[in-house]
Amino acid sequence: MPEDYSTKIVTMNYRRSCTKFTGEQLKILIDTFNRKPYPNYATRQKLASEINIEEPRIQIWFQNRRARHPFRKRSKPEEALKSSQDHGQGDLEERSQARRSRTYYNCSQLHILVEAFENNPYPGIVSREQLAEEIGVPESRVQIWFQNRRSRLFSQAKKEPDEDLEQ
DNA sequence: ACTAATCTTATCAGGTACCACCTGATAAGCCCATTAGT
Repeated sequence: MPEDYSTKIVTMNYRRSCTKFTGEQLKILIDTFNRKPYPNYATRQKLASEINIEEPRIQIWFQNRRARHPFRKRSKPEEALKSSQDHGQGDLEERSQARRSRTYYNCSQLHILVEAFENNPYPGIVSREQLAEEIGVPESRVQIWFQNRRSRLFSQAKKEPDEDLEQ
């Protein structure tokens, strides 16, 4: 049936293939999670090189873990977040790299991104990798760029009806 | 079935330019988001 066939093709260059963690990697991840459910960028990078997994995969892993393992509970999430982030005694580098540093796109990079977005606002993994290589930016940043762009396009579309009335 | 990947929405934060706006990065999702690979 053509349905399955086309679905498969779309799927195949749609999603990145699932990362399979080894038991040893999982052990380290879980151990870190239990101490710090909200690792900052420096911590995630350290983990990444320690277990030889790309940092974006680690970020996703923590997001999924927080969603499914309510590492709970007592204090509100805000407090857990606070205590795990700025409470990082020691680690100087963690302070300097609390978040990934902002990515700056130049005009030609933006032009390429915008053009691709107009072609397809939901690029699959293959397209994102190609774009990333073309403009010299990690694929994870391209993905974030598309997410933010879609999001702002949606919220703008919601506001427009009001503004039409204003004129 | 389990869980990595993805999506939308809301918010934080750093820069620019002048205090508000733009936009990249992060977090949550509630009868605990949805989708899909293994």
